[in-house]
Amino acid sequence: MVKSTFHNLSPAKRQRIIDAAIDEFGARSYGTATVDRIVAAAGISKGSLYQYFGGKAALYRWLLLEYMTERKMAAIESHTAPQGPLGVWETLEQAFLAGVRFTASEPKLARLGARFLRDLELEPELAQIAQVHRKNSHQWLLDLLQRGQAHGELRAGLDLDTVAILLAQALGEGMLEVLAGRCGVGLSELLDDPSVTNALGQQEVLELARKVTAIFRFGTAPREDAP
Amino acid sequence: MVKSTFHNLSPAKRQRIIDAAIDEFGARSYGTATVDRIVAAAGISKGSLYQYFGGKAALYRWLLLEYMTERKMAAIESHTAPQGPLGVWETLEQAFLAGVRFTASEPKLARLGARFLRDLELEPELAQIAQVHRKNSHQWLLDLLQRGQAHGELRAGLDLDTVAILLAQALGEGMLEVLAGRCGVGLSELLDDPSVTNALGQQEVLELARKVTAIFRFGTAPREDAP
Amino acid sequence: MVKSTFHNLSPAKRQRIIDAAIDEFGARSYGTATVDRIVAAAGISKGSLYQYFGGKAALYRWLLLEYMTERKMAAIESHTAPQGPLGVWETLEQAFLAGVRFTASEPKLARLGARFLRDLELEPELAQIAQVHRKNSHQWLLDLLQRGQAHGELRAGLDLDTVAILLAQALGEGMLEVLAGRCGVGLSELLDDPSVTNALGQQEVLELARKVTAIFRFGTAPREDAP
Amino acid sequence: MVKSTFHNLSPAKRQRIIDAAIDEFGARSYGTATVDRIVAAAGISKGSLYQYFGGKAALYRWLLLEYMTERKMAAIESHTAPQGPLGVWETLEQAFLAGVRFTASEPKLARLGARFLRDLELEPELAQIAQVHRKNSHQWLLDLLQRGQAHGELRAGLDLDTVAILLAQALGEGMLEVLAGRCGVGLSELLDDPSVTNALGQQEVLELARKVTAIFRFGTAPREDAP
DNA sequence: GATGAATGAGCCTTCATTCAT
DNA sequence: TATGAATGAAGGCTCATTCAT
Repeated sequence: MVKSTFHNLSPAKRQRIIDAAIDEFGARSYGTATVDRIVAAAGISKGSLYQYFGGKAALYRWLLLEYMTERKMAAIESHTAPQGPLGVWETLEQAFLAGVRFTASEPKLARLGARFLRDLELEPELAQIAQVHRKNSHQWLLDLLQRGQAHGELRAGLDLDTVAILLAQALGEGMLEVLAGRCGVGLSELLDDPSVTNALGQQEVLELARKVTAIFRFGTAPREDAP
Repeated sequence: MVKSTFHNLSPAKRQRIIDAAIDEFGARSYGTATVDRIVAAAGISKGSLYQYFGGKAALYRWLLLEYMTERKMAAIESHTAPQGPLGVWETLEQAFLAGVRFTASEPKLARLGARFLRDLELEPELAQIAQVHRKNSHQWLLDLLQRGQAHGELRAGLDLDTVAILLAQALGEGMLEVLAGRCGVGLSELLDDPSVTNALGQQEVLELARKVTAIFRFGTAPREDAP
Repeated sequence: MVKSTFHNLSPAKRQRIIDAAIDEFGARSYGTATVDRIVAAAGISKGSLYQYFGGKAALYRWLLLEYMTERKMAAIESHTAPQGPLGVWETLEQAFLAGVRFTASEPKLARLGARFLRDLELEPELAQIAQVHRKNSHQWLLDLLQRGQAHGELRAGLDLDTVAILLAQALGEGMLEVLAGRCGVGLSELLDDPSVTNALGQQEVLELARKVTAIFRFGTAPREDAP
Repeated sequence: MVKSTFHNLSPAKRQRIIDAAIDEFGARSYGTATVDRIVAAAGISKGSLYQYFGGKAALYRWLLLEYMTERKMAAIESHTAPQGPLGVWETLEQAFLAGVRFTASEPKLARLGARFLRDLELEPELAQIAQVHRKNSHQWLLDLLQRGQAHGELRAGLDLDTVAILLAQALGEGMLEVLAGRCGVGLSELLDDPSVTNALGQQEVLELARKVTAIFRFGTAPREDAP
């Protein structure tokens, strides 16, 4: 659905389109967003967009399923902590950290991602995509937690499905709100003025990530008194 | 904006309209939902809906700000919350429990409520309501946590704002997903066939609530090794 | 189209309906006026209005073709100047005077009347009525002017059709504006607060009428230098 | 509110739209006129009209505040108004003459203009424009008359406000009716078949203008017997 | 006779998509 | 390839009229 013409575009122009789409889909639900605003912000003609993408839905799909994934990976890998096999909590900490970094470096895209599943699920046109995506995320977390339980990092008897669900939420939109709170602004302000996130130092971000993981780590650790 | 004519309707008809609205607003974002579909599902004419409500926004507001609150209260009160002043965790457990009960008894409405703030925030027309609502919820949790910290139930040094944010999410949409997982179905199936939730016994629901609270309780409890 | 039920109403109720209709049709064009506002202002139910009149158009017709004519006649006759056959200018002065009196005593109705022909003409549904009414008015003036010309009150060679047209306008809406100007208020204020017209004394009104007639009298009088 | 797209249209198409709008707004009050009828008559799609104008109100405004003014100016200037400073009556005669010419060349537009203020006044959306326009017209006439009075062209003691009001009416819609009468047709016929007005020669039109001005000139001239 | 809920045609406006230039 | 005018299907809402109570 992404046409080859889009990839032939000059990087500058391609980026203008991507930015415009992120802004629009980030500020409005899929159904409320309009391609008119996107092309206006991107400074291209309406006809052109339809030469790059099959339509509104195709642009949305590409943005979230391909572009965002790619950027997220890039953000994560650019801060690789490559050493050997990590324990559950180190892995999760890295994931949280990557999430925070991604949020800090591309807050608009991150916010869009946070609304991703919900939007997909709500727009019948895009509903099926949501299921797969959600299932994959859940399964990844579940596997991690199960390995951790096997290694004794999590106490036995825990309902890992429940833990995975809560973790997914915290990793998703929760991270955004925490970050906004840490910067002393609301969610809206954070997205309108991403510069505030740059004020956070490397160290602060790490602490922030640990705050969130700590709660889950301690919350799921083996205990003598726990069920 | 809700007109008296709506309250004069026969209970059956009124409920048909409420159900239709919950289904539509639950299945689509506010901007994408249409009153055409609502009236079609309710089996009334378009003109009639406008005799009951001032418009689409008024219906949405009433559904969430009045009807849902009322139903939530009813769901909570129908399960007596008895004795004296509770500790932080008992209070939260009650709140979670109430949330689960409400979710179990009216899953569609609960899901709509979980999307409430996000929708409000996205629709400029309804934006201001969101701020107040979100602030109130956050403050209630924050006060509770602060009292708990003062009593030694939570360890010192915790960033209570962060904890409150994570709790709010778990109390909100997280609850829905956990419930769906517990019933062994997906979110969509849960909403399409609410009867499955009735299979859950009183005891099971209590356990479910404890599972969720336990993670946060242990995760925030005083520890010798914690920062 | 006026149903007998309307005449059986108590005078008070009947008048409430009439006043409400005058207000609404006076403040808005026929197409923009709504029966909802009329029944609300009259304090009756919508169904009732349809038991008194065939519909919106029937009410409008009755109000203008029957009620207003009747009231105008009443206003004129209540100030009868009954003596013998009058000259053109005395007759016109009486007519102007009657117009001013009617305007002063029932400004809203007068304003409605001023919009009458235009509205009728503009609403296809009512168009045919306009022609007849306009023709009758024009003919009455024309006859008067012709008699005057025969008696030497108007100079020969005048295009009486043209004079009649200008006079009709002055008698109509022009009178309203002059009256408003005389009271030191705008047209809108005059209609919103009819009490201001009561400040005008009998003598002042007469002078006002003469001001208007004088221009036409002198303007059409025989002249040695006129064509 | 007029978009540039409208000016880029082919003259023929643009004119079709203008004609359709003049017909519709000329045949119905602003509130009763519909854009559906306009686009149908113009042979364009509904969406297209909204690419040319911001909406119904914008089209109406443009038509009356810009297009009509421009056409009026063109009609006036195409008949050179030559030499030095004119007296009151020469000025008014020119104004009347210009009015007649405009009416003769574009009767539908002229008729629409005659209804202009009234419509504006009735539609709250457009109300404020009316006040200014009306005030300006009145003031222009008043200044002219005051200068004339100072030069002895009008008798002292005249209420110039009243005269200005009557003149404004004659210049406005009165002109239309006089013209129709002169052509031996009704107002409706004149609008349905504008070709009849072309039968009037230059000389006839001048005479027509003089007929109207004459009444006011003689009607307001200094007199020994006048008050 | 009085009421007011119910109806549905019709209004203005928006927007994704197409297509001729 | 780029453009932007053209389209028409909805969407939210209004309102004259009907009709069961």
